[in-house]
Amino acid sequence: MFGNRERESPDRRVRRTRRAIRQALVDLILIKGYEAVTVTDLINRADVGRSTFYAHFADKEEVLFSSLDELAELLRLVPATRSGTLLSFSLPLFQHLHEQRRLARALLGRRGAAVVRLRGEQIMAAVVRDELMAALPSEIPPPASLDMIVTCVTGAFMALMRRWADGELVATPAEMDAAFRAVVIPGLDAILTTRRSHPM
Amino acid sequence: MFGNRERESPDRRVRRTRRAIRQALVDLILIKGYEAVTVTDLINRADVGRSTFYAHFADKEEVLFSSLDELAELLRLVPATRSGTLLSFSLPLFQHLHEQRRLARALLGRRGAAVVRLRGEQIMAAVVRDELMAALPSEIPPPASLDMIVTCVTGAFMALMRRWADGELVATPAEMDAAFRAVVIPGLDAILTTRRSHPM
DNA sequence: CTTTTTTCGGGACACGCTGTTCAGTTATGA
DNA sequence: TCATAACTGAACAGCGTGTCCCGAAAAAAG
Repeated sequence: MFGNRERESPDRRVRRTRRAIRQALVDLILIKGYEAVTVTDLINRADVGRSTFYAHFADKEEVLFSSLDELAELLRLVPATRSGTLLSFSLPLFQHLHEQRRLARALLGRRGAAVVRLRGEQIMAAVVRDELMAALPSEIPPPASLDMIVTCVTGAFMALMRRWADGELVATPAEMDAAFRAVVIPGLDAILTTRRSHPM
Repeated sequence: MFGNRERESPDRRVRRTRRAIRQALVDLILIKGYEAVTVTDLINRADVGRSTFYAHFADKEEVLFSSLDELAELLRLVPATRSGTLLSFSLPLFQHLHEQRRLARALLGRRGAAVVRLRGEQIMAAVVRDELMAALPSEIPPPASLDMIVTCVTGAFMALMRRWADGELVATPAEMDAAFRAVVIPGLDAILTTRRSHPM
């Protein structure tokens, strides 16, 4: 009916419909949580016909992924700061999420879908891994525990984001960033500079 | 029909039935993931009548919580080592999960239920928080960022457990513990000994 | 402005899962 | 042995899903 990439759909009706459905999902997630949202809920709130919904999305998960692209676009705006500082994405990311709280909470918060957090974790893990590899002096082989270290860092950051998005943690982006760095940076520094003193 | 505490049920049929259903849930989670498991699946695999199921559990989530008690029992076996070492629960917990891999994977792994991980995170957060408070010199007031620090530590540990349970990380309990400590202990030490040099 | 194409609306449908009920059968503990 | 409690199996209404169809409305093309 239309290609996978419907960016700038020629038809205004299509854009209107898709936007309404995506917005309805975000609203409903914040109201009752992702799991509890039904397709019937979506078409009622978006005020579109049932057949119209299925003309655009296969199921509610596809709406989720569609909304996810919005977030991904935000992340693409985060400058790929290679300023020598470890985990430099932290502060800008917190700032961006702060500006888009509503969306961030719906997608990353407790009431959001587990699959979103899982995907976010994977993306972030790749970034962290690359940073650590780059920061590692080349004469030192990457430790066998690299995956574990990356998991620790990613897990800590994701947990911070989730609780912050949910309002369980009240802090400014700068404070979030400071706490995150205070916990993980000393450990990472030690790991990156140690010459295999402790076998991992 | 019977009280909440059916420990040591007098009737063998009750124990048999409940055990079969709980086991069926664990099996099915490992096969198709928690979300995809239906009550119909459970009664087929456990080979019990539909009405029998609902005589024991309100829904599949209640079966999950019932199985959760098994895990909680395991955790209660983890010695509350107050040996002065920070986060001393780490190694024994990894060891216990290693011995009960199958159950741990079903409950903590990616295919498990998000609510289980959430609950585990809360329990662990309370433990970590207490440890940090105890380790904090009394003349130093708890930092405002204590919640964030606890979240980091807990998030890191939970992420390690999940990926390990899923087989995405291959390591011995000792190696898991070492990686975890290598990342978070230096940061915690610095935070616990610093006299408010950086305002948090 | 007309014609053609595309999308939308809303009802109807089969399907699968849920949770309840009930009458009849089987196992258990005393 | 016997009263009691648990189990079986089937039926049932309710709800959500995903599909189909056709007439109406909007957009694009001519």
